[in-house]
Amino acid sequence: MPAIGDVARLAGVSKATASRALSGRGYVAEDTRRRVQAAAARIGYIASPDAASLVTGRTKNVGVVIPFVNRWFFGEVLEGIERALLSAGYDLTLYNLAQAGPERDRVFDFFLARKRVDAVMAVGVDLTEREVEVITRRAKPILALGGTAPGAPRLAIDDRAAASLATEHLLKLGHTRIAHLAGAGSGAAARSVQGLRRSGFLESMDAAGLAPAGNSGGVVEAEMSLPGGYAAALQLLGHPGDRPTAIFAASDEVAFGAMRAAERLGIAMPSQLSIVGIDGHEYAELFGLTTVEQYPGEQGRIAVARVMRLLGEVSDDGAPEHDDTPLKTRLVVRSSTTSAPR
Amino acid sequence: MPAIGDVARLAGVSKATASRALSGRGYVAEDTRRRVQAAAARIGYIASPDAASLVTGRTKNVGVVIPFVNRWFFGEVLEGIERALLSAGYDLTLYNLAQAGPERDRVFDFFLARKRVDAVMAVGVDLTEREVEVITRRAKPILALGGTAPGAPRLAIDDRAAASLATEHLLKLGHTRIAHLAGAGSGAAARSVQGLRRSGFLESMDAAGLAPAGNSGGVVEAEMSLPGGYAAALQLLGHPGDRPTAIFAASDEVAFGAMRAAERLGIAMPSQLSIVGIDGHEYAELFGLTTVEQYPGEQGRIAVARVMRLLGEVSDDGAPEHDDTPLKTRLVVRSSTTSAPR
DNA sequence: GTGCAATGTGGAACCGTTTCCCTATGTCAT
DNA sequence: ATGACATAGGGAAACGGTTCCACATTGCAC
Repeated sequence: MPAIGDVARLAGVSKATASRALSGRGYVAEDTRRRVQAAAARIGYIASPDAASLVTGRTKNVGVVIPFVNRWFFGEVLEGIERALLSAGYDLTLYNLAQAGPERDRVFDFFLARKRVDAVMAVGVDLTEREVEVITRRAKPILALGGTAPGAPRLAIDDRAAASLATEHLLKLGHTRIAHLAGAGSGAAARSVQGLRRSGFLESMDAAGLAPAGNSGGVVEAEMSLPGGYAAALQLLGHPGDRPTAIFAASDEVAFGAMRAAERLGIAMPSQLSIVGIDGHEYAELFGLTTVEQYPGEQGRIAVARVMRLLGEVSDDGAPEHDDTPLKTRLVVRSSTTSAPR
Repeated sequence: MPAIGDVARLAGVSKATASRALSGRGYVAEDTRRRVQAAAARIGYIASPDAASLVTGRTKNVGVVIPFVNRWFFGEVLEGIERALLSAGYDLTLYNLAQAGPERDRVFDFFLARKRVDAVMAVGVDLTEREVEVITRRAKPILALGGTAPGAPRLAIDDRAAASLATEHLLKLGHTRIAHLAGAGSGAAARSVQGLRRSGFLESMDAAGLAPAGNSGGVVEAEMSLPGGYAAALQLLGHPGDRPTAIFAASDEVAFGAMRAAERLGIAMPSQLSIVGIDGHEYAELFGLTTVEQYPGEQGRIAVARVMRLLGEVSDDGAPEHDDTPLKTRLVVRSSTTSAPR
């Protein structure tokens, strides 16, 4: 494998000059630069990033911690991040970690804290204070996209507002018997995404002077997946007596599961049951699902841009350092919701 | 940041001994080893992988090239690979690359060929000879999981056999008017996954003395996704006249799309239309889809084990160097298929 | 007692870059 | 003429590990 010394010799310059010529830093005569570049190309020289990292301390690599890759939202975010990172010349090291615990501690202590990454992005993860601290103590930026992150910059939609938007859509249609399929799991904590969506729902109901309706008190916890929504909806809709006329599902995948359950139970949609979700899932249009769209791919790109700023990769002339504007959402009405039956 | 020299000084030994004590290579008195480890722990020493890579030439990192992360199969594989790699102490660098082209060339030349990864895994990618050569020339293992890879070790199910299995299931049920929703895209080449499934179908039909049935010659190309299957199925089932009684879909997601299309067209399932897919998708059970299961998560783990062998990480005592046994598949019959209507 | 292998440790070279510091030249304002 | 400054390039010292080689000690077979 040719090293920079070989290039230098071939071009008749010193290693120092060769390095400057190839990296574009410092003064090099245009003529010399061309000679060096030609030499490098001729012998197929490829710089060793390890050697460079060793001295510069920067790796051109960011670590992404994500609990799932196979849920639509997370997959989209990941794709968005990957693309943006790649075009910024960065590599992406993936850590697929679900629950906090010894496994995650190991990753933070032995992988992320090592000098392999310049920054950490946590997607939909509820970070502990210790985790944030492990990274920041190493003077590395850490950015959360969704989830929670005590003491770290965070990018997210306004989950509470999104839930209210969905709920108020149902209220405007005249529904009074509305249930919520809430996200279960570690994220059941109040400040988590699932918790915020739940409180948005409850607030809007409260403001309308209504209580959640249906079996199990009108709020049933569902794993944030299609089968999770299916199971929860079966439970919610099981008793024909006090059946709600509308459901606000914590995610589109949960909503799809609920639609499937309604179909199985022979409940006509949307005439007997309206359903609204959150996400803007790829399949929402095909299944006619009314939803509060968010744009995970774009969120990934925005998050990367923010990290690049934190890394000083872009001149942040005048860009507000602390931009806490929530990410974009939009209600899209389709055929899964209609006026309340009378 | 403490370096190994600091540890050595604190433990009263040389850098050489400290290195040996921490890595476990070479002779170190048990007593000394403990002293060094205690010193390292005390000052929170973390070894720099870059420095180590520089001299050893190994990075403990493998690159994974994958065209999608948001299709079920690929997401599962990725999760399986990630888990296995992590527990082998390796990092995973993700390259989400769809079509061959300049973008992919750039990644192979400027990222993968660089010394950042010890090996490359290509999942469901049709690699060019040049791409394989770029990696192998650097004396790095490259392993394909699915897709095609001229001159590289490859792990895959027997796609042709899986397609035959699905088709023969329909034939045994007495269907004679059978159509195929074939995978479209770059993978339409004969040796690709989609191509192999198509020929498996055609062979079985041929062996039964039947021709594909339905609109558009009984074989319609579909993008390998739910909306893709939906669109293709609408086209296939559009003309009530020569409608097939059964469909073999190239993947479960395509099958789901077809089911949705049938529903939209008011075609009763399975009485008027049977559908079988390939994959063993997470949702198959819920939707009652008959399918030829494969096990992508496990495939990922197997692929990692293979790569570890190629990297000499495990003693491959007696293990067959060239194991070309296809990966496991299994037909699972559910409610989406039934006897042909008469 | 000698020879040899196994064990234990340190010094120093090395991996492949970047960057600091120093020197040299040309240009331009004073 | 004299600085000041921008441009250009070289030598050498990092960066933080691993490993080669040399040397010392010990145990054991002969």
